[in-house]
Amino acid sequence: MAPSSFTEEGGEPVARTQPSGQEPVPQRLLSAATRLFAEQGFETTSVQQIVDAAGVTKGAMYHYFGSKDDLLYEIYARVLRVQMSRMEQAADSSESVERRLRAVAADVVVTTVAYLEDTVIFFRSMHLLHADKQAEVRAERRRYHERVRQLIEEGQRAGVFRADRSPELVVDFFFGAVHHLGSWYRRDGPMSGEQVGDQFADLLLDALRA
Amino acid sequence: MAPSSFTEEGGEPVARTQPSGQEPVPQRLLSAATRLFAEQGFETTSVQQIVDAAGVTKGAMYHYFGSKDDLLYEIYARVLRVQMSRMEQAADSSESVERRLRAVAADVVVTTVAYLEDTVIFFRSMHLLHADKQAEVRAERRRYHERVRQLIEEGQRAGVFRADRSPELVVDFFFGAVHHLGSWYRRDGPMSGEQVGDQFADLLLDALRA
Amino acid sequence: MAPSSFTEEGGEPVARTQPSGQEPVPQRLLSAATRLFAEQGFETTSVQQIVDAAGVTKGAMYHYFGSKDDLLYEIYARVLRVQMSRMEQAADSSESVERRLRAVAADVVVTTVAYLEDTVIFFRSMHLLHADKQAEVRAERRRYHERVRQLIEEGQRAGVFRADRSPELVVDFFFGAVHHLGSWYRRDGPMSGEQVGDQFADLLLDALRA
Amino acid sequence: MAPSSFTEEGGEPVARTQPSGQEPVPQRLLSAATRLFAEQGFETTSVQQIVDAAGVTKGAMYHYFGSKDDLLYEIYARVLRVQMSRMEQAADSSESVERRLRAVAADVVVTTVAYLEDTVIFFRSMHLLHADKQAEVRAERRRYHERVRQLIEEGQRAGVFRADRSPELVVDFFFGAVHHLGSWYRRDGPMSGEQVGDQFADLLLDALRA
DNA sequence: TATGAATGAGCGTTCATTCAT
DNA sequence: AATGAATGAACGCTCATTCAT
Repeated sequence: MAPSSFTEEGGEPVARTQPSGQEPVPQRLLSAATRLFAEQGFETTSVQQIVDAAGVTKGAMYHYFGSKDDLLYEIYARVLRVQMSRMEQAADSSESVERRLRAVAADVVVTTVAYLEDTVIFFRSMHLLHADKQAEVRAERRRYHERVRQLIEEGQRAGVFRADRSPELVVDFFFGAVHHLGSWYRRDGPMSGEQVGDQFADLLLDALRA
Repeated sequence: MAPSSFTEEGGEPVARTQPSGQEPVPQRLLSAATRLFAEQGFETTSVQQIVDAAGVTKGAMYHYFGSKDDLLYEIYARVLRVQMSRMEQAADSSESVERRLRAVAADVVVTTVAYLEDTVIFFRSMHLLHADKQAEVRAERRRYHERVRQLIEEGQRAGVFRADRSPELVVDFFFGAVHHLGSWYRRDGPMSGEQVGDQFADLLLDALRA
Repeated sequence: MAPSSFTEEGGEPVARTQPSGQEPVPQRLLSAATRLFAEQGFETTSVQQIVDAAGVTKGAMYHYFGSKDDLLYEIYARVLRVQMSRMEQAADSSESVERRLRAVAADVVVTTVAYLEDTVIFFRSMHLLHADKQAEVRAERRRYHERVRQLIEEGQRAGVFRADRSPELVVDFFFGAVHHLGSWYRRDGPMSGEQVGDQFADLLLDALRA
Repeated sequence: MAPSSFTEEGGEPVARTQPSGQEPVPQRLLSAATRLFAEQGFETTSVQQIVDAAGVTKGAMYHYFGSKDDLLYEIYARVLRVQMSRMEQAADSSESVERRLRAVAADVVVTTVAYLEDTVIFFRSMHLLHADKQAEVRAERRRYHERVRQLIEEGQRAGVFRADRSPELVVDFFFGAVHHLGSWYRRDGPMSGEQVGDQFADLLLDALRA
């Protein structure tokens, strides 16, 4: 019922009824929700707070989103789409497997930092999603992990990575570290996302190198 | 109003008013809360559900705990105390710094797996605690990280670990991975907590070795 | 604002803007509303459901009908007009009073069965109409009862019907039974509307016969 | 979850926390709901109106009743219990079958008039009950009709009633008339419930007599 | 120690209706 | 003649907490 995507990741911006300079209502709602969910948590944020922050009424929100849950789902779906497409580009490039894994590892840190609020919300609140949407999100995450695991296996077969590491476990180890960035990384701290990405990639590669 | 600890981590079992064979009410409440919070989330679990699961009434719960929040805090405090004390024992032993860090790394995985529900609750719900209790919990976590960081610095000074790694970052990296165990580790899966601890320790040490 | 009648009970079909084969919008709305109100009840049916079922939009509905209430009123008015005109024809014929009452009684059962959904809606939901429209509908019903009562009185004066029956009460008794058809009669059951009409007329006449 | 009966149809009144003279909360809620549902309809009456009329808060209502639906169900169940037990007493007495049917017919009119509000609510709003509760209520009604039909069949076998009447249809006919009392009978009108019962019983018996 | 009736504020959601286009 | 985004008020319901007993 609710459109599956409101974020215009490409495609021409379409003129709506809003004067230019004003973002369309669905995007405003999504931004407000993202900020509030990250600050206060999903359950502690009321729909009233969201619509107030977005400058619309509840009715308008329910015109675009089927439920408060939908807002949460859309936040997940948005960051998932971005990370998936960037990862696939890096993983499928013509570089050496070592460089490709490094690129993937560094990039996922960069995008996680870029979408830090979304990530925080993600891991705190996914369990609050309705079961079916939760399953969709998990499936997409699994595809992501799978692709990275294949990269490690490829490196092991090529003799570039140690063969005595469980690729599955390494993936869980590394993404665990990445997914927890939200609990310590600060944008106003000493390191940029790129710098952290570099270091995390080093740590991963050192642990894998034959 | 509510006592700060009900868990008897050692010390002789004391006879209470309860007939032997029945756990005392506060522990029953804490167990029920832990299970339900892990299964359904903190906000989604009602006080009524908790007292039903513990076989008592609301009045009894409010006799022992000041609020629903207190239950959450007590769950955190309990696992924090256990992990802190075990870590200090390993970190202060007379082994080589490399062996001490390895032991700490492996052990935190083992206890995290042993208290997996608590860990899941911790990272999902800490933001829902009242600010002051949240600060207490964070401070304790920080002390924990601090001690591990010192271990790494000690190894770097001794030339056992590479000096070009940021100890802070490595700690965040490693504990990120550990804290995320709850999102993939299954007790009925193929690996024991000890096995995962071993592998995680390997990965950490490989990334640190000079 | 909304015309008082859209049903063309006789008169030549007039070409509208709709392509032939497609019923005009107001009729489509009325049919959809009748079906949905009977299935789910008036308050439980949303305007959105009605316009979806009719294949139009809300704007179109509010163009033809002033309110959701109007739809309900129009449904009543339609069946009232039909029953009134058929009853008057039978009541004013040149037959004996006994045959005329019998014809009226049997016919009201037949039309009630033919418009069973409308009857169901009528008795469930009339109290939800605005007071003034409700008064109009009640007044029309009263005129109907009145005419039938006159028939009974005519029979009593003629000595065909027992004089010790209250005509008013007999009318209420009989129409009570008729109006309740909706709660047990099934179109796919063993009896046709005509058969039920016959039997009901028998029961009425037996109770009246001198 | 909600107790199945709050009405004390017999049994000693139990002292509660309420000072004598004040009805207990569940009864007050049921009375208020009955009055308001009959006046305004079920869907048009808000829970807030009910609790205001009963002088309690929403929380109190939901302490005793699982839902607004439950209130409706309890109203039905109450009148159903009364009518069923009175009918069985009359139907199982040692009188002649004719007198027994007459007693049943007259009595159901009397109780319907005594519980006129409940009856009005019943036939207007039953379709709004949840499916399973609706089924329970229908089943009970069916048992009631069944018993009365047996009485008619008994009379037919005994040769007291005409054998060419369908007992099923006669039951539907008569109870239709009874169930519609709510749409015309007025307590402040010229006839008592007993008088109407007498006349209705006459009409039924006349139509059945061999 | 413990009960459980009662509170009261707040929640997510619905929906008939309006109106600029 | 028709669209559909947006409103705004109300709704049924939940729940942590209190308190007389």
